[in-house]
Amino acid sequence: MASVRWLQQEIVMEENRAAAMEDVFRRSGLRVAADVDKEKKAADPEEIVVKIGKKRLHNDNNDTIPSSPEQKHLSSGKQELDLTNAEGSSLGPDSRPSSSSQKEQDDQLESARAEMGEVRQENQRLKMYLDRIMKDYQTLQMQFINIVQQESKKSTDRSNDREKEIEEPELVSLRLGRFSSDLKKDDNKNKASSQGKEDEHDKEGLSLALDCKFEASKSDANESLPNPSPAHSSEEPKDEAGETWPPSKVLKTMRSGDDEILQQSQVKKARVSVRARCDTPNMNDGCQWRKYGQKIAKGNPCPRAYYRCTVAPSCPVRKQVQRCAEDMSILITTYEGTHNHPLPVSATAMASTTSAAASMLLSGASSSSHPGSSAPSSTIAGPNNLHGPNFYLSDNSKSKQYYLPNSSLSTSHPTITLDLTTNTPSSSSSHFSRFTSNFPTAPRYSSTNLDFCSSESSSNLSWGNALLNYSNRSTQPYIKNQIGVLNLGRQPLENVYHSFMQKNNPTPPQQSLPPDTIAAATKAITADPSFQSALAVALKSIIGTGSSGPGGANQVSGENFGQKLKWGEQFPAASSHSETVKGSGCGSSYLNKSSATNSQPGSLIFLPPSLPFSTSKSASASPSDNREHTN
DNA sequence: CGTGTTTGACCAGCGC
DNA sequence: GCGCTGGTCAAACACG
Repeated sequence: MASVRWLQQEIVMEENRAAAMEDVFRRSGLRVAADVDKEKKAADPEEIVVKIGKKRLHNDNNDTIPSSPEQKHLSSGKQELDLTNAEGSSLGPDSRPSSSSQKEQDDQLESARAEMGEVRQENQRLKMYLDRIMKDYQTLQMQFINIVQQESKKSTDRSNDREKEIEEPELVSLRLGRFSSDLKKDDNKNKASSQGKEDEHDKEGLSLALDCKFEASKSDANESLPNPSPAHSSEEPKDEAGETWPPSKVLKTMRSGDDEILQQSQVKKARVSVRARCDTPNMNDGCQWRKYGQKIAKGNPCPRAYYRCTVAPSCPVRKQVQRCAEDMSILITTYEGTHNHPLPVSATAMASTTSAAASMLLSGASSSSHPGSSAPSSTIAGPNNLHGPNFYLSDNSKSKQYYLPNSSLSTSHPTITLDLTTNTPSSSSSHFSRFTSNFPTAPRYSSTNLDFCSSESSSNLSWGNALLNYSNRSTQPYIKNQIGVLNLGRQPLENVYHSFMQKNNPTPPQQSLPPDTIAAATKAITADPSFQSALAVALKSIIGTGSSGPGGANQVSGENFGQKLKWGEQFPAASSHSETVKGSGCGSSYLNKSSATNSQPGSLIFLPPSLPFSTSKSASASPSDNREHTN
């Protein structure tokens, strides 16, 4: 989270400032309180020695620096004045020179006293400044701790509430890109223990990363976000171990047998697939990609291109780009991995959005860990008109209408699909038929179709609601993993549910959702006191990750977030010069799909190029450029 | 010449 | 074990 990250930076800055101050004190010969404490000079910790003269005659302390002729060693306790000159006569504290120039010495004494007073005042001033810095540091530290604790508490509360309601042994968390390495995908044995670990990790900070880091390092809370990057979010460059998609070879060469690694590899395989209408060969997501392979996948005549992120040499993020077999105008981009490097502003949009989606997916995966269940798959259908916060938990058993590259993938790749293609007129009914299953075998999961499509509602927080809805599933145990509809829009929930149930008669009994459950879910959603907080967390997770500095494109507040979406509505047909998705730290990034070549102008929401998050990327990808040189 | 793409080969996982 | 498929590698090639 950006706030946490900011606090961390502030703390580091304060530390640096304090260290610098101390260093200044030391160099100037002034002894700071810290030094006094360290050296345990309790006997006379504030001794003051004022040396005026070229030669130091009274060496009371090793800390004094003899080289400086005007060195002042200040203290408030015993005061010694060394007023000797170059002759080098040593004078005791009480000694008085018996020279004839008594008056001159008196003058020197007076001046020395005056200077001593000034230095003392300066010392006091510096001490106060140091104290203030230390207080600021402590305050920031406390704020940081509080924020982290609040985040962890929210997550814990949700999990606890859910556990009270059901006995379903699973973990649910709203972690945004940060997943405990201890989190076992389908292991329901270690619920309690994992819960505790999860809390620990939550305290470490949140990040918007596409998926987990290998090691949940306790010390540094990484940003995300950004990251968004996927994540991009401004995913902070973490350790190389944070590689999220190591090749199978690498995985094998890695310390095999390590349970934790295996678990991590499971989690790391989360993917975010983005379906968007794009006539250009590639979508510009702000990152730099290098193509390393191309394959003809089964079931799709269009070749699948493999790209890896080249922003950082060690970046594990990869993506697959493939045209939809049924609709060539639909470009399916699948992201995997977490950027381990700072992302450009234009890239944080996709990163943060995909990371949020991945977080949703992974949180859902952890929350629905039925024994023997396969990897989850979710679809977020983003309509051309993002007016409707309607979210559908659809049945994955439905036949797929579109080809998805992941449909034949291993179930170890939980995939969430962001469907940003054109919505069919009967949106609510088409959602279910459009859903694509990732469970060729025994899907005990019911995949989630978070559908932004709506023909009537006009919410501006579709994406946020989507995340919220998904997140809220953690508090709605009866809904998650079950077929049903969560409609946060205008459509009555029950109606959608019944409509869906009629369309999904062959639904397995275990996935059926009783109507009373729907009502309870609706009531719980509206009455849940954590609802707002969950919304705030979700929005913050999306918005706050793309920290791009002052005026950054992604450092927006929730209001801005809403306003951005409003802008998107206000410029539904604004023709953008770029051909691909433009970066946005919030969920609007995918709404910001532009296309001068888009044959369906009404299918997407266009944002004016002047939008702060609509960075016009020019580094690559001309519309006719086949290279995936997207920046 | 450096960078990125192309493309065939190779490997691993999975199902039969 | 074999075949299929997804995913990756790396040499060859193209481009600026």
